[in-house]
Amino acid sequence: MLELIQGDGGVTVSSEQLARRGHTTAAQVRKDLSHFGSFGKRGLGYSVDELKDRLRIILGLDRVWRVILVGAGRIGSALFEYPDFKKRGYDCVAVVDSDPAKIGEKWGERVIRPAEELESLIKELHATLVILAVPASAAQLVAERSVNAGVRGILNFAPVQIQVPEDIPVENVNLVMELEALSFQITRAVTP
Amino acid sequence: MLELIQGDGGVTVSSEQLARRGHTTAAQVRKDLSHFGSFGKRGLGYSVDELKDRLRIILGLDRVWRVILVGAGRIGSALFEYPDFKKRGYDCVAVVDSDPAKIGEKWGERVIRPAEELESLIKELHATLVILAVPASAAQLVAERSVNAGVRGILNFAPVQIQVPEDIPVENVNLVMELEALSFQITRAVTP
DNA sequence: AGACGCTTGTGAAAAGCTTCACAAGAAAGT
DNA sequence: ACTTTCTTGTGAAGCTTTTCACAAGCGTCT
Repeated sequence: MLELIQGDGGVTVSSEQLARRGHTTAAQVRKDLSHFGSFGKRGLGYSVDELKDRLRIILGLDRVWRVILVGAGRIGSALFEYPDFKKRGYDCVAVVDSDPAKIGEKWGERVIRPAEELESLIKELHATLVILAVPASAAQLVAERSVNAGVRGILNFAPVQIQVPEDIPVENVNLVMELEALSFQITRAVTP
Repeated sequence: MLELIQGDGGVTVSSEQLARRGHTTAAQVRKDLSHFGSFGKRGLGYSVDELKDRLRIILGLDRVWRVILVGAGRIGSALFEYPDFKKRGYDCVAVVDSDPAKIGEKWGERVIRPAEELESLIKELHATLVILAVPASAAQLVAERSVNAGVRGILNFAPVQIQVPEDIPVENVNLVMELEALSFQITRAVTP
């Protein structure tokens, strides 16, 4: 399981230290990293700088991803304001919404565009990812339209399981499901 | 892998049908469910009503979870407005924030309380879960204070890995990490 | 140079998870 | 009652992931 390493004081870091931060084991860290080539130094550990560079490449962070945000409601605005969105290599190239009252509204330097333009925006702006911050009822349709227009991945905040071709990765973020996972763990913990 | 079943037309449902919805296999569904006792009927499938009841119990949804929302910023407000929050058994019993300008503001029928009251609110209102919608820099401290005051689980929206005792489950929701997972998958897909 | 303390990379073993396959049970039709 | 049609529950087989264990490499100290 890959875990992200934040900048650390030392110049090198051992699998042991990484494991503690990442809530996993040293062997696990070594095995994970070894899949991408062996760039650790025996007796020393991994160079923090090199590790950062490698991870950036492994995770595909050596490029800027062009993202379109669909849905300018509360979740949409929370995401848009997210501090290190841009810093981490994600460029929100457009915001669309289906509510006529919202269209034309300015968010920073972006103007909210009508939902009908989704396909053309994806193509013109070469967007690779879409973030679905729309109601559950609209999610499937928006997902299909996005994929047909050439999007490569979807981050889905709508509380439904969307169906897309197998080669399009979808990450789901669902508040209620996360809470259910918690309540499940707490409930199980009582009688293990 | 447990998947949630939404209300369906029929009175019974087969593992096959569940599998299609849940993006898994029939054998998988049967094995999962069999861990919690065998309540399917051979030749018929599972009674939808019984399945719902069982899942409610398995997931700990047969009780109402008392939740305190820490952080009344954009993410906090997006969560607070989340439609089926209450319906699904989560009762937001308090909202706290450290910004003096926000304290006293009304959100629905809740009044935003000062962050100093966190511990007393947890105890008085018997909160079991906290949602951390605070900046990364504040997350660890709030988590520790919450756990010390008796919270049993944490939903963490701050982009840091928080450290708490092993018996306290933490679910992390981190926009950037989800996006990184997507970019990783897309990048890998090119050269598998 | 040699000994020592660390730490990686990686086979091999262990554990966990998924799929297969099929006996056994339940309804419905004959 | 018997046959047919479904579908569960579960051992066994197959596959994946995690952990163990240790040779080999690197730096330091004497």
